[in-house]
Amino acid sequence: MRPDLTEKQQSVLSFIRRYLQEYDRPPTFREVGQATGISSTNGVRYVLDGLAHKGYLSRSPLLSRAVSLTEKSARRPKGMRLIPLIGRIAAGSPLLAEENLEGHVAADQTVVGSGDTFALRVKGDSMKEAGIFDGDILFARPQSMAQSGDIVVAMLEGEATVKYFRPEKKRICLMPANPRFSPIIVEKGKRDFQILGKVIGLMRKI
Amino acid sequence: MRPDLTEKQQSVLSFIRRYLQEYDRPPTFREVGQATGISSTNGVRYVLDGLAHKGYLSRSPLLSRAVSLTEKSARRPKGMRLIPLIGRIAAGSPLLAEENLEGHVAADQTVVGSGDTFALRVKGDSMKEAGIFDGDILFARPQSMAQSGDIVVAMLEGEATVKYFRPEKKRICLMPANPRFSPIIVEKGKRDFQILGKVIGLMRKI
DNA sequence: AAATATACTGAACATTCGTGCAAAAGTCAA
DNA sequence: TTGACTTTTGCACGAATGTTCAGTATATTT
Repeated sequence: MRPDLTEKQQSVLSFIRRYLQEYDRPPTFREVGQATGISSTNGVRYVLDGLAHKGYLSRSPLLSRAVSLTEKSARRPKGMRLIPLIGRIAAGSPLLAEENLEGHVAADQTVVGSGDTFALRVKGDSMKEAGIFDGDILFARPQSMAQSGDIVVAMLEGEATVKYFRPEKKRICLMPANPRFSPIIVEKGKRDFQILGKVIGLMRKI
Repeated sequence: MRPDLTEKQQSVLSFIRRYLQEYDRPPTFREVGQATGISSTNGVRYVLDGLAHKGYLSRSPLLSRAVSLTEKSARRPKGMRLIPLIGRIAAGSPLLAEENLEGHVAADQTVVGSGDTFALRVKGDSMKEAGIFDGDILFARPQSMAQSGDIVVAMLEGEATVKYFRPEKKRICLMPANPRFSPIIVEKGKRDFQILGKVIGLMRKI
């Protein structure tokens, strides 16, 4: 599969990947040695330098745990994207501002496409009948306009909400998908209202 | 944004995140101190222990660079996985057999976890009220048993179906989540019936 | 067969790094 | 102000970690 790597290099590289996955930090020489049956730290150094030379990882001398995978070996299959997950949305601040960011979630490109995307966690059941449940993670395209019928993420008086978008002549209706909730009516240009984006997908852990 | 953190803790946490993002490894005490204006390693230790105590990160004593973000503060996805997408399920053949495979979909590990997982596309609206719509991609854990209340993928006379699993004394009820559909009753050991897996998550393009 | 390259071992060695006090400085309530 | 906390400094210590160098065994080349 990696025909240009020796067996030892293979196993070291694979150990580093597993270790990174598990601990979120690179292993020490001794840990690598113990896991791959190299009894001398210098043996590890030898293999690591070999891998570095072949471009599979990079090292910073004199620093502990300073091996990192390169593009070549960090497998991030294409078709996957990392989408920023927005936490609480601070009113006024730009959507993707540092303080709004809660983390990242991986998503398949068939779901989120290739345009700008952000993710947020759903609170409440107001869109239940649209198949959007409490706790779901929504993917949305940032935009300040929307078409009637779109499911939008909107900012209303400092609160983010997800609803069907139904503009009328003089006002905008934000329709829930749950009979136990009432539509929210916004007089155009009246209340502190803003569309943040249009929902394009979701993901749920059951 | 994190009201229970002091300013110092905030800035240290944020530095650790930036550092992780950039170098793929945690910083040392001295690096943290230098970046956040704490001139003693022991000062850093103090702040770090405070953060650890509040649950924002965890430390392993005696190890270098052994701070890691917890769920609470993590910034990068635990990981992404490629899940095999099952197309038509040929009766009799093993689930993951080559001829059943339609491709792969990317999924966030927070949704699919780390165990064996397969994916399949939903056909029909019989689980609509469980928030599972036509066209959704389901993630499921392969298993031949299930507990009452689980949503299962089951093979019934050569057809795969997704339903709530409700075993009774002498028979098994497969309950839809849509009043327009009727429960499917399977006499135990009678019809050609098999559980393929338990649904653990889903993903939808809107 | 001798020379060379590869893939290590083993044992110091030198930094880097986390730990452990003791003490100072800052904070806040009584 | 006093006293009780909290937060930070400073420094020495020892454990953890990468580096260096001298060898060894094995295979490959010449």
